[in-house]
Amino acid sequence: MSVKLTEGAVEALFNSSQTDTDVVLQLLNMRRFTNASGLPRFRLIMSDGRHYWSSFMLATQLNYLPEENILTPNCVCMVKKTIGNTLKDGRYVLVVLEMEVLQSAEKTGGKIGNPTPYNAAGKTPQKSASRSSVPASPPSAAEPGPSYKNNSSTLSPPRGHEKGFVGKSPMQASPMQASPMKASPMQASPMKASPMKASPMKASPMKASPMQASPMKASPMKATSTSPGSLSKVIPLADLNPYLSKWTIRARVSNKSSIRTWSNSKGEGKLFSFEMVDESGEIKITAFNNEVDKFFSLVEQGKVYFITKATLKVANKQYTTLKNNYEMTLHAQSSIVPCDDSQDIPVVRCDFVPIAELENRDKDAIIDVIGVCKSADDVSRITTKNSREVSKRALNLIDTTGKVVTVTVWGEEAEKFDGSRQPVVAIKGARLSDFGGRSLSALFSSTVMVNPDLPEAFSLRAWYDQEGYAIDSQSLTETRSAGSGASTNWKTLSDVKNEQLGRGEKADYFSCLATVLYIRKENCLYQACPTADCNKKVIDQQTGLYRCEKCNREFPNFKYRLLLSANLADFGDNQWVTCFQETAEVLLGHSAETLGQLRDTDETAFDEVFQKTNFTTHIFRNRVKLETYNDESRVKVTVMEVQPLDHREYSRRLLGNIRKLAG
DNA sequence: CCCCCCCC
Repeated sequence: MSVKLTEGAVEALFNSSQTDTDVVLQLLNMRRFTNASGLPRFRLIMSDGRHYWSSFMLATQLNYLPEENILTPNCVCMVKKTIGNTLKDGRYVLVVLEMEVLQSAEKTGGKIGNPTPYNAAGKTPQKSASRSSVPASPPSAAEPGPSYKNNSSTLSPPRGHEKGFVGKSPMQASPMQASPMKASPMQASPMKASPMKASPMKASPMKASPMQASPMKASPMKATSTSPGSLSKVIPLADLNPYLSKWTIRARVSNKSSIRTWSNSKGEGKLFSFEMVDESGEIKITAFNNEVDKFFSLVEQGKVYFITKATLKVANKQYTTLKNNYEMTLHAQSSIVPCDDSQDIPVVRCDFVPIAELENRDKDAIIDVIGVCKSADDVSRITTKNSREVSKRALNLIDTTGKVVTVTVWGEEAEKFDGSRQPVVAIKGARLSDFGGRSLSALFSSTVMVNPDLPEAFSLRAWYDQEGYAIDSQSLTETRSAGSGASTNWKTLSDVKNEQLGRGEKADYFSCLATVLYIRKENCLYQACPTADCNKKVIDQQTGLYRCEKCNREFPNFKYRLLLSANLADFGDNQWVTCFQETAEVLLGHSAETLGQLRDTDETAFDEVFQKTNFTTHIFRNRVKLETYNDESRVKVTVMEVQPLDHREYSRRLLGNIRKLAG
């Protein structure tokens, strides 16, 4: 007999935290059972010649060994890798992750030695000294069936034994462990859906060393690592597909949305989504309704989780910005378990496009960009076409190509941004626009990172501080008119006609000083769908209900909306313009709701509002565009903003523009 | 099952 069992290996395995074992054991017996998910599992009784122990479980990826009769009782095996795991009911098992049959059962001929049962009771398996602990109820799908209950008395684990995922941490071997979690997005502002990932990056070029710890540099994930409890194989995100029957992923949340509601003809509900990243790739995961309640607070930006049992479907490339053909939807059986041992999982996956290269990319492309924020506009509030108010701020980013691009960030990111110290800004998933030539805009799904802990950021910092700050850069984004992009395109009403504004491919914008001559009262108010963001006119069913065709629903209420037609005049000309809700409310000085009530209850007071508005003078910022209906074209002017004629403010604006012109 | 992604 050429093989020799590793005597004492059973006890050693039980007490060691090593996962790479390379011990020679004999399989005494084996039992097949079916777990809760209906998948076959094999439980093994293994002997080292001195002791045998019956709580070895074969990892599913090795099921072919018994299924193809390679692994049969009495054969001798090299057990190369194991992992300790505590089942839901408290029993401790060793999962065999890698093994090789050294000698067949026939050749071995029978049981080797006279092994006695190994009594694990009262002993503490050292495998629990793991860096990844998981909660008491891991996503177990693979606890053994009742057929093993008879064994459990000898296997009852010691009290206080923590469930452990004993994995090799590749970072452990790395000398460049410079606390990568310092720059973790989640520590910057955990409350935000798409946080500014600030890290304390000082402007020292010395930090630009390529040896700087980067989570991206972590060595590849061990494909054989096993998730807690479920014992299903950890699959790299890039390898996930809908045809895998069972899988676990282990990945970091790189972006998390807030909770959003929807209401349309198919129904209504709420959802949130998040993006996860591992060494291999990334994926988007969405939770609806019940799963929102269940998982929203558990899933934290920057943290690592095991996830099992979710639906994989083909990603709609129209909407996704991630590099994965699939996306995931959580369902009632899905489980998400935090993983504490997470240093080997990257923080974010970026494929930065050099700024100069943006000139050659298509409009609407979703790209990742990184640059030093050379300058930034002040934050400002704008009202969208959909009558939402939002903050915005334009940042001018430069990289080593010497080109500058303007990128607009929104909402809280715009408000909180501090560009005073020329931070490095990286944006994952920005949309390329052709506005002003080439410019970028952050999306809801974008990740904006300020001074991220990425090697690209460190080298950019060094480049900018040493030479970049002084170079004669060129911007891909034309700033309108001479001077700054914020300057106002002042026109008189006759200029608008003489210069044929709005007749180009895109709309033109201009500001004018004008006086209201007349406002049409008729049809200035309509009854609109009460759903937020749906401003569709409702049909009065005369039953006390109002029907919205867009939402395909009836409501007991409606909201009033304004749509004003006004005639404006300046010293040389006049012009009919349209004011929607917000601009109309500013112009009339009352809310649509108030005006609606007034019209229904006090017509004289209603008329008075309009009388008072006539002959008032304001600064109007307008959009002008040629529109064609049934072969008939006319220039349509829409008021975007009504500013009161405050001479102080007016002077201040002019002065500001002059100063900017002067540099 | 969402898919809004804004402004000039």
